[in-house]
Amino acid sequence: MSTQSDNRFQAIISHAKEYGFVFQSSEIYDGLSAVYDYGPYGSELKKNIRDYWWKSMTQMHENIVGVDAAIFMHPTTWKASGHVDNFSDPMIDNKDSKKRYRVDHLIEGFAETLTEKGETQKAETILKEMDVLLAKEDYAGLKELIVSNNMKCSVSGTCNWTDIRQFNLMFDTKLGSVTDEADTIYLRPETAQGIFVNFLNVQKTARMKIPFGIAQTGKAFRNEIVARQFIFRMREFEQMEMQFFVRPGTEGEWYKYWKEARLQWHLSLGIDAAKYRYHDHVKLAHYAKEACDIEFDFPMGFKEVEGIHSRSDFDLSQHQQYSKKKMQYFDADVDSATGKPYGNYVPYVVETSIGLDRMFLLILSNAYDEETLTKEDGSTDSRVVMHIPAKIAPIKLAILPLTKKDGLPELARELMNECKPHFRCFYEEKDAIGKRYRRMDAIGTPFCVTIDHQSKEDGTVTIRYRDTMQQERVPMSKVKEIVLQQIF
RNA sequence: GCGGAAGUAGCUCACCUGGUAGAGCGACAGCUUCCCAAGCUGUAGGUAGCGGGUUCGAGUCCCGUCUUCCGCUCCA
Repeated sequence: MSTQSDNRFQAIISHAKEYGFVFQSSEIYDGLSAVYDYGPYGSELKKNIRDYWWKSMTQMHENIVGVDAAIFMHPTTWKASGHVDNFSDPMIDNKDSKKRYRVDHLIEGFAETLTEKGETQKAETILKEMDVLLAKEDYAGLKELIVSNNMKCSVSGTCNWTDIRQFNLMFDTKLGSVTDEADTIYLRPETAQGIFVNFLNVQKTARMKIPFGIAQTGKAFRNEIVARQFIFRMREFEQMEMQFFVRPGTEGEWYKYWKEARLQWHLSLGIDAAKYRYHDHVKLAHYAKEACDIEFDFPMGFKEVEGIHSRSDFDLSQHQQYSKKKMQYFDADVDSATGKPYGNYVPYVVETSIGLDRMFLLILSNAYDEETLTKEDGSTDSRVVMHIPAKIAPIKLAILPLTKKDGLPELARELMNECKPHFRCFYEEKDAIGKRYRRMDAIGTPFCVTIDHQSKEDGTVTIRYRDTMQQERVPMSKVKEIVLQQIF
C-alpha cells in the first residue's frame, strides 16, 4: 500500500470520528477490539443505505418479500448449516517462524507433496487418518500425525510446533438461567439461515411462487482471529442479504441475472464503475456451484463488498435432513419437455449477500475528498467535502438564514417546518455563511438554502449545490420539490 | 497470534539528554451581518490509553496490559 493511500485511509477514519459518523465501541474504557458504534450522522447514513437496499429489493421486486429473523436460533441450525464443523478450525503455530497454519491445510499440503513424489499410497493413508482424528477432535493425535511424519514449516523448515488449538468463530452464550451444556446457543454467524428455516412459512403465508426471494437485514457475529481495517472486518456486523429460490436447472441464468443486477445497484448510486470489479471464485465451497464477489477499490485496495453465490439445494436439503421436515415446493407449472407439472422439489438458491458496514465504508471512501479551491483573487483555499449520494446523505437540506436578525430566521423557520416532515433538514444561524457551507460539506449535505434580504421581498432563496458549489435563485415554495426530486 | 509502528484536548501535532502540560484548527457564548471556513472578545476541554517499577521527581527510562494502523496469517 502506498503512503498516500495509507494517509487517505487514516484521514477518512479521523474524519469519521470527528464528524460523528463512527466511534470506537466503549472508547472511554480503551475500546473493544474490532467493535464500533455509529454516531449521529453515521447512524443516519447507515439507515439510509439499508433503506435504499431494502426498497430496491422488496418494493421494486414483486416477487421478493422480507423477514426479520431472531439472532438466536436453535443450535441444530448450525450443525445443519455446517458452521459447527467448518467454522471451528484447529490451528497450529510453528514456534520458529511464528507462522500459523490450519491443521487440515498443513496436512493436506504435506500429502500433496507426497503425491507429487509418487508416494500416493502414503498420502492417502495420512489423509484418511487425519479425517478420523478431525472427526474425533483428537488434537493430540493430530499433532502426533504432524510430528511423526516430520511435516515442516515452509518458512522456517523446522518441525517445532505448538499444541493444536481450536478457534471457534461462533460466539456462544447460555439460554435460560440454568447453565447447562444443552442450553448453549450461538449468536448467528450469518443471517442466511434465518431465511432458510422460514422458507416454507414465508412461501405459504405470502403465497409466493417460484422463482421468488426472501430479503433480510440484520446483525451477525464472528469471533475473527484477526479483525482489522476499521469497520471493514468487525466482530459484530450487519448483513443485507436476499436468498432467491429457483427451479433446479435455472440457477445458472438467475446467478447471471443477480450478478449483473447487484452491480447495477451499486452503480445506481452514481459511483464510478471503474472502482468496481468482479472476482469469480475458482475454489468453491462444497455447496456452491458458482460464486463471485463484487469488489471495490477501497483505500487499502480492492476488497470484497458483496458476494453472489449459487448455493444449489444445499441449505434446504440440510435442514430437511436435520429437522426431518420436508423443505419442498410443489411447482404446478408444466414442463414443456414432459407435458407434466414440475412437481415437488427442493428449490435451488441464488444468494446475494452484502455487508452493510462495508457498504458504509465504501460510501465514505468514495465520498471523501480534500479539494483545493481557487478564489476570485487568485488565492487558494481548501475544503473537505463528502460527496455522499444525495439519496442516502444523512442530512438532505441545510436551511441557513444569512443573518440572525431582520426577520430572516423567522422566514427560515417557515421553510424548515415545511420540509422537515419529508426529509432530514438542518437549521443553523451561527457563524459566517461560508463556514456553515463548509460544515455541511464535511458531513455531505447535498443542498444548502440561504435566506437573505431579497427573500423577504420576493420570496426567493438561493440553493447551493455541494459538489459544484454553484448557486441558483429559486422560489422558496419550490425548495421542497427540488430536493425531493433529487433524493428519490 | 507473530513482527513493525504508534497512543498527549474533538482533530493534527509540539514538549530536545527525566524538573509542576502547550499550539493551531475545532467546539461553545457573545460581537460583527459579511453568499463560500480560519475577524474581535470570552469560555470550556487533558490525573499524557491504563497499571506497575526505577527516581527526590516520569509524558519522557523499564516492565506489563489495552487499543489502533501496517506486514505475515486468517477470512465456512
